[in-house]
Amino acid sequence: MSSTGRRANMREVAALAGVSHQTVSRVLNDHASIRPETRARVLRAIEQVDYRPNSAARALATNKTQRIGVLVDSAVEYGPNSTLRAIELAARSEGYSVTSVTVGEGRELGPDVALEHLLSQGVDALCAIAPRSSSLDALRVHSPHIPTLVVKSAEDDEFLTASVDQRLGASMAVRHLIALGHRRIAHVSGPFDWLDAQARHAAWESEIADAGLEPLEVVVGDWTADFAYDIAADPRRMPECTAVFAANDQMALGLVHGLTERGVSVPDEVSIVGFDDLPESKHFLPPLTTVRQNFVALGERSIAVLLAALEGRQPERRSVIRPQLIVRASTAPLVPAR
Amino acid sequence: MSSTGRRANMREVAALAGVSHQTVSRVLNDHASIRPETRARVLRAIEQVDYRPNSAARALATNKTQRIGVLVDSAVEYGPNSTLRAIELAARSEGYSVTSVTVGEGRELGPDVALEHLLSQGVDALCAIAPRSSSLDALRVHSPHIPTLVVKSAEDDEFLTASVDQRLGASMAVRHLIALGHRRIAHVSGPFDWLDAQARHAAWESEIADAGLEPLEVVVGDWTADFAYDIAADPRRMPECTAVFAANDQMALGLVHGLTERGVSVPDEVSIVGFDDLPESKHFLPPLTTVRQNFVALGERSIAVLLAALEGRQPERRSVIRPQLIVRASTAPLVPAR
DNA sequence: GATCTTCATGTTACCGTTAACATCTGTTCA
DNA sequence: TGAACAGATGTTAACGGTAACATGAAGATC
Repeated sequence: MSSTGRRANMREVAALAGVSHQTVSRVLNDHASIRPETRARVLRAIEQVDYRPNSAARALATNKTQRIGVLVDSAVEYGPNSTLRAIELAARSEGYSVTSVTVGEGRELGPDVALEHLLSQGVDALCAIAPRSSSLDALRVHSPHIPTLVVKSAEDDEFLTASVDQRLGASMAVRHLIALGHRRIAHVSGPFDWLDAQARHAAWESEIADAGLEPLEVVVGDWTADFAYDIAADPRRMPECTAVFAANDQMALGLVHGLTERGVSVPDEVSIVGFDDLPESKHFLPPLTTVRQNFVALGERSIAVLLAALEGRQPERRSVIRPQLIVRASTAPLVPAR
Repeated sequence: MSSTGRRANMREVAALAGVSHQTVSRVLNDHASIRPETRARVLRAIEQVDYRPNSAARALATNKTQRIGVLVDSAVEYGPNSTLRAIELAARSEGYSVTSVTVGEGRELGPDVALEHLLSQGVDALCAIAPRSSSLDALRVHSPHIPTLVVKSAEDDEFLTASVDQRLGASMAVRHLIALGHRRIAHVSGPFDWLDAQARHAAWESEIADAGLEPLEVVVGDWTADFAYDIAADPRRMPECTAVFAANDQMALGLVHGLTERGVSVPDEVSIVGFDDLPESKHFLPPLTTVRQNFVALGERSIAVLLAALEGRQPERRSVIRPQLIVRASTAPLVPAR
């Protein structure tokens, strides 16, 4: 411990070890050609004064912050949040840290302010999770000259992308319902300014068309169980159907609640599929059939891609992960009407 | 735009505005005694070259990073995650950014490594959310000489604290069950190394004692619905009771699922109270009686306290927020046995 | 044995800010 | 009228690292 209140810096360590500060720097950065004995002496000195490199100074000298900025739309939702955690974990294991900014539900702060905040903090790379179009627009306008990855399925010629294949996931859900014999399959989507909502809706639409089924009108929700509950509880607002593909598990839950309340049985009269596979979905009554996304893999992939870009290697421009259909008890074969 | 690929720095702005770089710095930091005309000229130059201050250089010079490090145990859970989001939001509106590290479920990385990561990143203050004792221990051992706030109810003479009153919340839940006439009230707790689990358990225990009821054996869970489901589905593992206070909503959900599956009706035969009030809990079947925590207020309070400490004002050492009991349909008056 | 490498290390400059002190120009007041 | 002072700005030196180049000693090569 140094007697002064301040933390020790590299020069003090060097003095203690009887070398130049540059030698200390070399030890710290694993440069070749350091005598083992010197290295040991330096390490001992570092230990002695409890030295810790100053990241600001290093950032200033190298022009690298070892920090990744993440822009999240609405991180309270399970999916975005899990992705963020996974990214944070993967980043840390690569020596990067993560600063995240959530662009709010309310009118708190728009995506451009949020982005500005990240950029002014200084980050080496950017990542946008679960983006709404507005976030994407903000990115395009500011067009930061650092590696930028957007978590979305559709290809993009401006940004790197990584994602769980949203269209495939939605297709799996809808095909499952079709295979059970359903012909009137409704969709409760998320708000269309969410890219994921767009993708899931598009997949539903095209699967219905491919199967030659009647396209029902889409119900555009807001991701919340509350909304879906209101819809389901009111026969006039609910499309006449025997199956519903809900764009997330929360809305699926709300549907079940609303339907059950007015005496419509799930899955006997209406089958419901969700999307996300919340840890709780397995214990809903009935346990929910849904689409599981591997967020951990997504996070690792995202970081791998960004790192490749940062290190000047050729990054995979588009990285897609397969989702998985989890069949539980909220879906059942269509029983011929009355 | 500058013609070189590099970002403009303060000296280039100064040259363009025909002043010294120090004057630019003064404009940026709102120093007094700058002629309005000079300020305008500087601002114009800043605009022209799209100048953005380098935060690393500033951090180096001021020894302040404007960054708060947050250590989270298991941020996938709704509570910790909501708290983190709220803190991030509050911090940003005060000009701070947040770097968070989640210390994992698995053996990924222990709290000391996580803490080390944060400290070596350089943060002005620390905050620990939903801590397990191990995280607290790590904090005590490293004892960082920066303002540190722990989100927990119990007072602490080493760290600042802020929290939703866990004991009060749990008491409200248990008293609600007592008021409904229940006398055999079980508790499914979280793992005891979680401070919140300890607090909720202690409150249950003392309410039971105060009411002169028989203390049933506590079931120690792991916060997951899966665990609670297994307990509830097996009559031999489930304490004989007419009401259960579950330490979080997920476990409450699992209980309902397990009980329902073996033909025990909630709330007719067994009442269940949870803790957290997930957005979904309202739509569980039956809608869940639970305790709501105001995470937004918690986040704001935490940041306010840390800021006070950072600015040398006297921070409130312990800050407590009242929880709220939300009564729904998973609890009902005890009907006299057979 | 002189020269050329290579290894191990030291010296100096620079990254882009802010802090501390210096300077210069008017005003105010005795 | 000149000293004291305040207002507006400039100059120089940190902050704590890394990069680039310099240096001296030991071994290799002819």
